[in-house]
Amino acid sequence: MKSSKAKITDVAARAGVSIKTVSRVMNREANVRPATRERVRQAATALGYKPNPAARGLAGRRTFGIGLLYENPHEYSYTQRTLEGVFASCEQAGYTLLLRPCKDGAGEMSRAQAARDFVDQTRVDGVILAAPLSDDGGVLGALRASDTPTARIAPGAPDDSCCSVRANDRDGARALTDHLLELGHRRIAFVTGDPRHDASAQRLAGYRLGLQARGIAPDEALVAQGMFDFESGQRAGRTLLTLPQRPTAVFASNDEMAAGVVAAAHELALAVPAAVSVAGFDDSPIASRTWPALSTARQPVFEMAAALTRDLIGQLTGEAQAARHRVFDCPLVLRASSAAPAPRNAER
Amino acid sequence: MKSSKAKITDVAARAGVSIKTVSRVMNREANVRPATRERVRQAATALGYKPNPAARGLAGRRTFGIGLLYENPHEYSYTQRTLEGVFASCEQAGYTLLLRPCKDGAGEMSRAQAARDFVDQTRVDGVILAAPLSDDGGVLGALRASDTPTARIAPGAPDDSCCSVRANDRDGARALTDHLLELGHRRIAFVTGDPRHDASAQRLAGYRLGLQARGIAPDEALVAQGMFDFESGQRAGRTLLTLPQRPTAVFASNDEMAAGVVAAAHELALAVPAAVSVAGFDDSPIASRTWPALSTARQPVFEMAAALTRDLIGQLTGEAQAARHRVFDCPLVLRASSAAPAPRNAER
DNA sequence: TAAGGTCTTGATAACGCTGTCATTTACAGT
DNA sequence: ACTGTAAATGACAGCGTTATCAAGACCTTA
Repeated sequence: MKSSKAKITDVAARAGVSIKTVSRVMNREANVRPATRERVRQAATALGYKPNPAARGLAGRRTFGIGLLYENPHEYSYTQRTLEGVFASCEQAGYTLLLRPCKDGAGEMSRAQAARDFVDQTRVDGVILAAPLSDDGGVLGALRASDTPTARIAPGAPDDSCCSVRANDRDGARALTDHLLELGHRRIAFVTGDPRHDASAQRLAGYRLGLQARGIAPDEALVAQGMFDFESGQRAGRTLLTLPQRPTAVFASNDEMAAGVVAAAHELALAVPAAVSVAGFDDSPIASRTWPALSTARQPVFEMAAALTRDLIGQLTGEAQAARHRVFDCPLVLRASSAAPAPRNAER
Repeated sequence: MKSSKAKITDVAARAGVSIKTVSRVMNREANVRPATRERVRQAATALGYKPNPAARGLAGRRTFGIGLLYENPHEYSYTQRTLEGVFASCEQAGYTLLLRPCKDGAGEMSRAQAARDFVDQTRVDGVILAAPLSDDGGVLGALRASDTPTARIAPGAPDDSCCSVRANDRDGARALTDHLLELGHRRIAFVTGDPRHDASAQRLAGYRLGLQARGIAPDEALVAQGMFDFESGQRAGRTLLTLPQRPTAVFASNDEMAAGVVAAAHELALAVPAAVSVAGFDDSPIASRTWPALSTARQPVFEMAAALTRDLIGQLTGEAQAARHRVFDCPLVLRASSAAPAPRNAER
């Protein structure tokens, strides 16, 4: 038997007040005498009362639901950690987390449609968009049209109608490039990420800045296109490591691709880091599972997602006025995949 | 402006019927004349009508929500793929997916409490329990107490009140063991998984069965305890590979640990598979990212989760009568990490 | 003591849908 | 055409909250 749930009238009766007062207490509204508040609270506890979310949603026009929209990921851990961060903040604020993965094969039309369907179907109070959805015009438009408060992860152009959070990709990439330069590398290749992610451009910019600061002329042959996934990293690695003038280091713009580069090096019997150094980005789980483990820049995904969610909820409850844009630093995590270039490589 | 959503009365007016008839059409109930049904459907489409889930939940006592409860995973991809499978079936049936990660540090009390809070707060129509929650007495009890239909992933003892799905872990492990035996290995070590997962015991049993079938005496020194995560696999690998009588093959009960074993082999300068073969289980992404890539048994996680969710929804809607228990086979995926033992090892 | 606030509280009407049950319509059988 | 049964439809009462607005309680201040 479904334990007959207590309802607001039961609590009201037990506390000797009207249901409206119970409602006020449950919603932490002002202007309830402390003694009354306490009495209601005790009655609620004694009865194990939990407000019915459906009734709340119907009467109050808010569902206490937050939706997370993401594309099927190149890398599972990123999504999963994001999700944990979002969940943590939702739980703390009493919100429920609803999920909407979008197949990434689909076109912009269908992504926008998915967003529309999602908000229509769930009536969530707010939506969080993971990259690259956070830069998807169709999705953004659909959400704006339905007047759904939105928060964006790693958007290209933060706009003041949405909260956003991002990593300082440029500086992180710059620091990693500097690290390789300081080790003595001069021919440093780069593997770019999925161009739909703004982070890709930022990381490339950081790499270029680092080289430029040392007066090293950019060599476009050393920049290979990747898509943030292992296979594309492996392919790029094969290309770069069989170049006539082989680079002494490869900096891939995420760990997944860096793992691909390491695999390519293994295929070509090039020892890492003796023959070639490799660096990644994110500090995702795979970074510590390759052999050798990857030097990388840690992206605090959980914290970013949690902070963004707090900001969004703040906006929902009217506590926050303006949209907030946070930027998180990416500290270096140096492991075994990077070392000084071998003399014979340096001599060439 | 929030586009003033159409409601059931609008559709009813436009179609020239009562709201009850609209309700019937939207819920695919019987006894509506085809012509009427069509008229209502067109009116609904024209108005872009989507039933308000809160109102539906309030009046009909069903939320069309399915909850997924899981512990923080050893391996992100498993959770993520599960989630995708669950989502796929939910979407198809018009259900919404709600998430509830449970911190795994917490005790049984708090897991049960989390389950209770979750169903109280969300009033989902049904809950899916990922392993090892699917064997957690407290959680199961809480769900039963609240009379919430439940479905279990990889439970130890399937019970006829809940649908369940599982991989044929024993046979998969047996097949992998046979594979190693056929290559000529005789000293095959095993790394067990988290004992809270029933799959751990099953895989161990499969391994033992394989050895036994060849008349190989079990050697308990060759069985190391792991916890399904990389570090425990690496630790077990170090132990096993420094044994006086080193095994020629190590079978870890999941890929994550197998990757740890590979890392341990690298540390000890033991070539894989020349000096030692390694096998994993699951065919998770990491299996194809280690060097060399792992021989493993593919667990069709997405399909399992999707099928289980369909079964649960079938039960919810009363289409299915009895709880269904599905078992999925795990086909071998042979890659480079396993090969015949080197003669010098065989001679010893 | 009365007036004029401010703080507390409650009565009651929504919110948009489904369930119940009565009513109307359709159609078969005589 | 007439009755009986089954199919189709509708009227209306909730479902458990929040919102609105009015009323009561309690202070201050003059």
